[in-house]
Amino acid sequence: MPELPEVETVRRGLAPVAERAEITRIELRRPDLRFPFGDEFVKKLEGRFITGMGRRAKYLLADIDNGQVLVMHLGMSGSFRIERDDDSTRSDNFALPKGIYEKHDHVVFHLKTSKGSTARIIYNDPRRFGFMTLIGRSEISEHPWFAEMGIEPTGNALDGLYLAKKFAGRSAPLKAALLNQKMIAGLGNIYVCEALWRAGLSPKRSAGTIVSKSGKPSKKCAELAIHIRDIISEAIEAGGSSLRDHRQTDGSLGYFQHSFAVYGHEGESCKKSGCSGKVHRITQSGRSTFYCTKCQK
DNA sequence: AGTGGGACCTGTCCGC
DNA sequence: TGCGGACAGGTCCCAC
Repeated sequence: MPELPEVETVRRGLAPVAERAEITRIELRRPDLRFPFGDEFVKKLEGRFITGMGRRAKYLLADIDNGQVLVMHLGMSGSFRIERDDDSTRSDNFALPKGIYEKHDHVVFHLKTSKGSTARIIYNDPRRFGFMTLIGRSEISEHPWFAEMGIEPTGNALDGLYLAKKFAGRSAPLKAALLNQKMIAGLGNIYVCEALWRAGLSPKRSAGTIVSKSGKPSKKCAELAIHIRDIISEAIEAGGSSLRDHRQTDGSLGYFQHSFAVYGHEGESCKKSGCSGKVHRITQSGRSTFYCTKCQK
C-alpha cells in the first residue's frame, strides 16, 4: 500500500486506538520481517504506553513512554488492521473472531485502550519487506534512515527553489530523482508518475535540465513543486490509494486510485485536455513508469 | 559522488 | 489445469 499518503492514512487510522493505549502483550508470529525483531523488542514494549502516533516520510513512528520510538515501515505489502472488542461497526467480511489470524499476520499488538476496552492492532505483510524496530527518541535524527532524508512533500518548504537546489547538476532522470528519498521523502512510484504527468515533464528528462542556467528556480521547478504538493494532499484527502485490495485499518478502501491519470493506464488516451497522445509504459531502474510521450517533454 | 542494476520475498495474473 | 515468466506501492548494497 504504502507511499506517503497511504502511510498517513494508516497513521490516522491507528491513532484513535493506539494513542494513550497500554501495550499489554505482543505476539511475534515469526522471528523477523525484513530484519529480526531482536531479543529486546517485546520486553521493551510490553507494559508500556503509546503516547502518540507520528509519521516521517513512509515511516510510522509510535512514541513510547520509555523514551523510545517504535519505528515501522510497511515495505511494499504491509498493512495494519484493528480489531476492537467493543466495536460493532466493522464490515462483516473484514472482522474475524478474536484470536483467529490470517496468513501473513506477523505481529499482534494487544492493547488496553485509553477508554478501558481491549483491542488488537495486527500487522500483515506477505512480502515481508516491512520492518519494525525501537530507536531512542533522541537518536532518531542521526539514524541512517532519517539523517539524510529530504523534506516532506506536504508543506511550504517544497518549492521551486528547493527543487532547483536539489536538481542542479543532476544527470539522473526526473523519475529517479523524485524517487530519491534524500531529495523529497515520501514519494513513490505512483505519485511520481502522476506528478510528472501533471507538470508536463518527461520522466526520462535529466533532473538538472529543469533548473535554469543561472541556478535560479525555473518556472518548471516551481510548477513541479506545486503539482507534487497537490497530488500528495489530494491523495491523503482521499484516504490514499487502494491497489490489489489493500485496505485501511478499518477495512475500508482509499479511493485515490480512481484519480490516476497515467499509472496503470498503459495504452489509453492521455487525459490532458487538448492532448492526443497515448499513455506509454517504460521501465526505469527496474520499475514501471507511465507517461504520455506527447505532452510530457 | 552519483548512478544503475540486482537482491530481498510472496502472490497474482497472463500466455502458452 | 499446469507451468513459467513478468510484475507489484520500497529500500539497501554493490559495482562502475
